[in-house]
Parts: sequence; C-alpha cells; structure tokens
Amino acid sequence: MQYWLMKSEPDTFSIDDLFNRKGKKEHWDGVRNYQARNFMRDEMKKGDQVLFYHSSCKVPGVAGIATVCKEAYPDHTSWDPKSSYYDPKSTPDNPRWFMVDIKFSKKFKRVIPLKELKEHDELSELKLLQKGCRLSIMPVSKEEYDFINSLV
DNA sequence: GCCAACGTTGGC
DNA sequence: GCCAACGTTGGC
Repeated sequence: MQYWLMKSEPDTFSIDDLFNRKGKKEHWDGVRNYQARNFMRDEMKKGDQVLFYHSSCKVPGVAGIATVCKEAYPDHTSWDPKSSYYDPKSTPDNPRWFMVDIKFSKKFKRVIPLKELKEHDELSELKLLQKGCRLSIMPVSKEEYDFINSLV
C-alpha cells in the first residue's frame, strides 16, 4: 500500500464536500499536469491512503484522510467541449488525462496547518514542503503519513 | 492582489 | 532542441 497527498481548494471541493457526496465518493477529475497524471495512472492502487490537503485558503493544511477506491480511468471531462477542463488533444479513443476515485475515510478533528508541518524535522523531506512544489498529487512516505496522523 | 517558481507553448 | 513568453499555482 502506498500513501499520497492530494490538494483541493476547499472553496471548490473540501473534505466536507467529500463526506456529503453520495456514497462519500468522488472522481478526481480535472488534473491537467503530466506528473500528477502519471502518479494516478501508473501508481495509485485501490486501498492506497490519501492525505486530503486544503490549498489556496485561509488556513492551508491537511484536513483528513481518503482512500483510493477506483484505479485510473480516462477523465471524460477532457473531451467535453463544455467543460472548463476540455482538452481538444484528448479523445475517447486516445485519452490523455486520467482520474481515480477516492472515498471519504475520516476528517481530522482539526486541520493540521501547513505552518505546523514546516516546524517538524520529521517532515523535512515531505514533497509538499519542497521549494516550488506545485504538484497537486504527490507520494508521501509511510513514516511521513504516520507522523502527520500523530499530530491530529 | 502580489509574486516566485514552475510548467507549457511555439517560433526558430 | 533551445529558450522566451506566457499561463498557472498557491502561500502570503
């Protein structure tokens, strides 16, 4: 089993929104970055654990846990001209973009702020904290995952 | 709203 | 294949 961190803007889709989804599941559409796509398409497996991170908001930080419940399949929003995620280079025959489904696992009693993550030497290698890291999906080591859970 | 740090695009 | 210009991300 692997561990991941996925960013979402809570104004658009928060951990509460995931909780309130029917079946508490959501398909992770709209990723248009090759590195993030490759992680989803090639490496994310059913049962992997995901740190659900709130970005671009008042208190950025880890808000809870989700689980990968469906492995990568084509992101149909990429060939929908009406979608803001439309990419004319992606077609049903030759899809360029992929997504996974995740399921709500738990909401932390508190959001663990980015600021706090930065204070711990144990997390100095965390990809999220590396300079200029703008990936919306990134791998997290088991040690980092466990440590972040211990901060709740 | 600012801006640093990226990723992508496209001309050459 | 290089690289300048542009667009985006995301913390502050």
